[in-house]
Amino acid sequence: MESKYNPADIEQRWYQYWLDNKLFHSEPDGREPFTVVIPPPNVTGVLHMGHVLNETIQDVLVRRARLEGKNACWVPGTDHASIATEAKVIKRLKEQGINKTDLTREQFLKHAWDWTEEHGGIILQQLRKLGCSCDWDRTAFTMDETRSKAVIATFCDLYRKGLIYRGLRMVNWDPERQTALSDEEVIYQEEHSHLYYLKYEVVEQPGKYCIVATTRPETIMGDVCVCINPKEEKNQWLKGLHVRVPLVGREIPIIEDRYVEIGFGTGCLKVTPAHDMNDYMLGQKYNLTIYDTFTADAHLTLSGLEPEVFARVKQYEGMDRFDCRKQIVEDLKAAGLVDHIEDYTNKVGHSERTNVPIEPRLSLQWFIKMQHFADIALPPVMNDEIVFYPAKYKNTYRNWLENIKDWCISRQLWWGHRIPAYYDADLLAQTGLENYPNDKIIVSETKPEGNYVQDEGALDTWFSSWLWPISLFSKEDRAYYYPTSDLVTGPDIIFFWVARMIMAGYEYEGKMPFKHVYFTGIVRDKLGRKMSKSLGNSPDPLDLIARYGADGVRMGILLSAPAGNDILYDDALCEQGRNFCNKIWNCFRLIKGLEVTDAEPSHEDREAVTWFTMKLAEAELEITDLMKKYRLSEALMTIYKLFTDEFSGWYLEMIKPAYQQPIARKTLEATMGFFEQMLRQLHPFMPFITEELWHNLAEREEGATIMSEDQSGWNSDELLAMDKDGAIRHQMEDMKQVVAGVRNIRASKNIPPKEKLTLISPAALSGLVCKLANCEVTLTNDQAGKDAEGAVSSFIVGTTEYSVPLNNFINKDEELAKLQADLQHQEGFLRGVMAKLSNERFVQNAKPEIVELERKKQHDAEQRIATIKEAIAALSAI
RNA sequence: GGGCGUUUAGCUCAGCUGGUUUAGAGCAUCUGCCCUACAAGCAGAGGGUCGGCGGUUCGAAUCCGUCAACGCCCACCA
Repeated sequence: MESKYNPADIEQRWYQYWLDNKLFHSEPDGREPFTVVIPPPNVTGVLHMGHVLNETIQDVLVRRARLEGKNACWVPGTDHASIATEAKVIKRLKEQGINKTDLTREQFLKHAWDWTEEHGGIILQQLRKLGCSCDWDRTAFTMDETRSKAVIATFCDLYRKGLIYRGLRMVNWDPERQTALSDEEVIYQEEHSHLYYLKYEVVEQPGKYCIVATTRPETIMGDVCVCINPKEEKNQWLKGLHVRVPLVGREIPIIEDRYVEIGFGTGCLKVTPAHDMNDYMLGQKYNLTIYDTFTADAHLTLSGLEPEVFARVKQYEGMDRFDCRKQIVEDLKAAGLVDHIEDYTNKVGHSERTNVPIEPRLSLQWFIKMQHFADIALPPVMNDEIVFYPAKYKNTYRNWLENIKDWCISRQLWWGHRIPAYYDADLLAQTGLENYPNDKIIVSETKPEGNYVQDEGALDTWFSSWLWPISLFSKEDRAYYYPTSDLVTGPDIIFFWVARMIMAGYEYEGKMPFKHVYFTGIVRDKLGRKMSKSLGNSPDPLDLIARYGADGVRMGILLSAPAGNDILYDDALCEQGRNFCNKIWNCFRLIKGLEVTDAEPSHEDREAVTWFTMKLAEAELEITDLMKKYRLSEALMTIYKLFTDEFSGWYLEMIKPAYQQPIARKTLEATMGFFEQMLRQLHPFMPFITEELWHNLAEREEGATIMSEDQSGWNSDELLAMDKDGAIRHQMEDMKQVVAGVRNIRASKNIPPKEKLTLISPAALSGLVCKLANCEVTLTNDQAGKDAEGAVSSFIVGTTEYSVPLNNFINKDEELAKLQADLQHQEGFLRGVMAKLSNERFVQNAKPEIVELERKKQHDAEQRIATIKEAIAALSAI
């Protein structure tokens, strides 16, 4: 066996073995289920570090559940990602010289499906490289037949319940993709722009102007009034007057509404109901005319304006909104209608997908009434029926639900589930879509008989995702697997997805969709920057796996990933993971390479085995507790420390026979038992190396796996009870400190490890001390001990002094200085203790056991001080 | 503008309802070692007045107040 662990072929081999033996496949049975549904990655996506974090966590939870004897089922799948995928397809078509507008819906969908089939499997294949133990037989797609049926049925059902309606509303419009978006898909970004102060001439008082501040001068063609706050002193003179829109020439009234904030800008707000959410509300309130001056792709369209107005502004017809802004500002300046321009920073909504500025746009869309869903989804999270980790996201969740707005679910896209609403073709021809009577719309799973046309729109992707935990299972399976156990996802989709799954879960199953939600952090680079393609700071996970092994990468990403905290990724973490694999590998080599004898184990062996039994039991309890709290990185750290420090550093050195000597069979068996037990603890985190070594440790049956192994046989509580008062553990910890003391002296005096030292101790010590510290023990009362008095270097463990005679190695001054420093420290400590104990109020008020403890501290410190003083005296005497 | 969170060793973080030998871990650093499991390693060491100030208490990293810095979420000031 090589001294370096080489993961590549091992990973490949075991993954195939797991697949061949159907070890990830789950069917309902008598065991307790443990269900996880994957947050479906975009079907055309490729694996990035965020996935690595997310999927690793899920795999750890799933594999651990499997080891605990649960029936674990992790359902994988992909999301059709309506808008994102459509954008990609359009881009590719463009590269081939094809415009989307040249294609029919069917032709376009054909291209989209081709693309999906081409790229759809890639990310799922990549998950296998990471070791993800998904039930691949259950792989789903949000647009496959089963899921589509569920989506359409849900739409119809909600429509029948009156929870879905069609309406003409102001929506967030993405002019690039030319579709409506939900509020959640709008990202507000700070933008440095300008506040333009425009001069609106007062009709009744020619030559006098009302100054209006706006960030969007290109919308003035749609101005229908100027609004002031009735309470604003300085604008009182405008009441009841009219102003002329600059360049446009339209005469519009001054209206009054408290909505206008006193003190902002000039207190005069131009109102353009077609192009601003708030203006639209004012428009509704005062029944204002709506002049829609933008096309779907945000170019100016002015032919609908009054003929005389159109005549004045027709040169802007067809211009892009931002070009128009520049031009109109120039023209206004030239006409002397700009009072002044200020620099201004404001927040502009951008489309999450295309990143272009959103255009508020009046359009006919489908909505879900959300109040009902907020009502059913809030309580279970607030009262911890569904537990969030970390809990702080409960606040975020509540805040959103308490201010819920209706969800715009229609998209003007082709790639997605087509809205199952049908219009009578003849009637539609008469009325047009906008005026088509709502009560004549047929919403149905199937196309109605007759001459009907289907709604052109598709549904928001999240309208399918919110059914994910339900739609993945057949009705029978749902009885077993639902509710799922844990959901692992990023907090960025708490509204998009988590909240809505909870809504759908209660609406359709009457139960929570999952019991626990683990919110991961965002993976950043070590400088704290988000990983992004443009920065080039995002490593390719497959490349990392090639370099560090999947287990190494998994450990790397987990190590610094407490729930909810951002993780600052650094290759060094994967390196630590790889190194740990190597450590495990070499431990195995040592154990496997030992010669065996049937002789009985030595006393020291027994001590070591007993001690490590305790250590292991203790660690297992701790890991169980940490896992219950979803503190994965700490659980991993616990087993890591147990393995490297306690097992490799101490235990193996304790039981390791002298060179070319055999080991007692019983000791070896115990050791192999420990090793196997630790492999199992480690397996959820590092599945490959643990499976490999588990198979090498003993003969295993065909098809067997570390996962199928029965966990019983170890009862940590029982083991810990063997050492209830902790005597064994304390004794060994003291022993370790004695060894460390000797090693310390050795290191500081530069005494080579091979040189055997003498250790003077007041009491007999375990043979392990001699073995580990390479020394022989002499009792203080022995002649040798007395002879050496003074010329020693000493140290204290607990209250006991140990010393090592150094003869010619001794540097008196150095030793004295060391002792003096120690003395000072102890005296300082004692002072602190005494300060407490001499404080009457402390003695009176503190709990008795605390006072008792302080007394013990005092006693111990005094004893140590006495010991040190003796040593100083003895040393000074020579 | 509201809300939430964070601030502990060079870095990333533990430290639960205040008291457990005058604050812990991993990584990094420094020193010495290739001692036949492992240099992707071993042994040892150094490193923090727990963001500032004030308060409660016999006792504060831990509770309260306040200030500061950073981060996140939400919100219709043109």
